[in-house]
Amino acid sequence: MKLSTMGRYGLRTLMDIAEHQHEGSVTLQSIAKRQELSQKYLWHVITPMKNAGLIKVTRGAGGGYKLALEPEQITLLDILSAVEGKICIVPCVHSASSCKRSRTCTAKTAWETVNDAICNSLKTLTLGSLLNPS
Amino acid sequence: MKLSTMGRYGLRTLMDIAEHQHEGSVTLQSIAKRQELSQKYLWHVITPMKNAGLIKVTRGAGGGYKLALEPEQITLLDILSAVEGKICIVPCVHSASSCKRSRTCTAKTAWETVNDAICNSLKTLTLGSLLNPS
DNA sequence: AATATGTCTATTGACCAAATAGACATTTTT
DNA sequence: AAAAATGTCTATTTGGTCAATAGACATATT
Repeated sequence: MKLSTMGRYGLRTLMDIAEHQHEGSVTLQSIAKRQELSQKYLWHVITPMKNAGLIKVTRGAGGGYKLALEPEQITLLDILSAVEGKICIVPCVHSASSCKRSRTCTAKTAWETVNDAICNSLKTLTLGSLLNPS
Repeated sequence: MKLSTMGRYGLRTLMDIAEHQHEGSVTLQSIAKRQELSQKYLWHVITPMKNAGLIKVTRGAGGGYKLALEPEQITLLDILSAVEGKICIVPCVHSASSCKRSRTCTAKTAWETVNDAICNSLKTLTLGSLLNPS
């Protein structure tokens, strides 16, 4: 049960923006430099978070990124859903057709329970809480 | 964040054994047939669970598998740890050397928090509770 | 008008999970 | 004692998917 690099970089990117946006929009280039990622790849990470409404962007010279919400309002579930798609630890949870056994499979309902449990626990963790561990 | 097939098959296998062990040891062949898996592959799933002490085996003719514990005593964390290894959603959680940033990375401590949260939620789910959803 | 910024689609490459194969070991039954 | 049924183990192949790069384009500020 591994996160993809999208998920890993997604959180890092958001933390980076949160830490630097007080001085104005945060540039793709500056994030890439600090986080040691290529700008190209970083763009793939940022775009879905922008589309999900977690980040807002200002274009053109002097532009860059800022958080669209307060850090306390952004949950880890939001972040991971944005960059990795809906949390779905086994395919049958969100697509019954993925397995012909799904009609009768007792394991399926079990996975649904597990999936919900994980989502709930991701929902309790916010960017804000992760930035300032108590 | 996907489970591997090891994890998926692991739970199914354990549920299958739980449901059939009342009539005696459950044969590898019979599990494979019911679950539509090859015996060969199933063996790879079962072995780590046996090594983890979740399953006990009787060898020879008439032999087979039984649960080594009551279903209520087997947590999903036990199962997944057995077949997929320690729960570790990002490499740096259990191996600092996997990333040169780990000394100073603020995201790392965040991932540790997340990882713990997931483990705790897996710990509350037992084979027994999953077999008899309330 | 120039420059700095973000946007998008397509493609490559490498790795790892998934599955198979085949030879072997052990224990019960007759 | 021998046969049959069961589990045990190591090695190998294959295929899909993630990770990363490339290059051309669009937009807004100065």
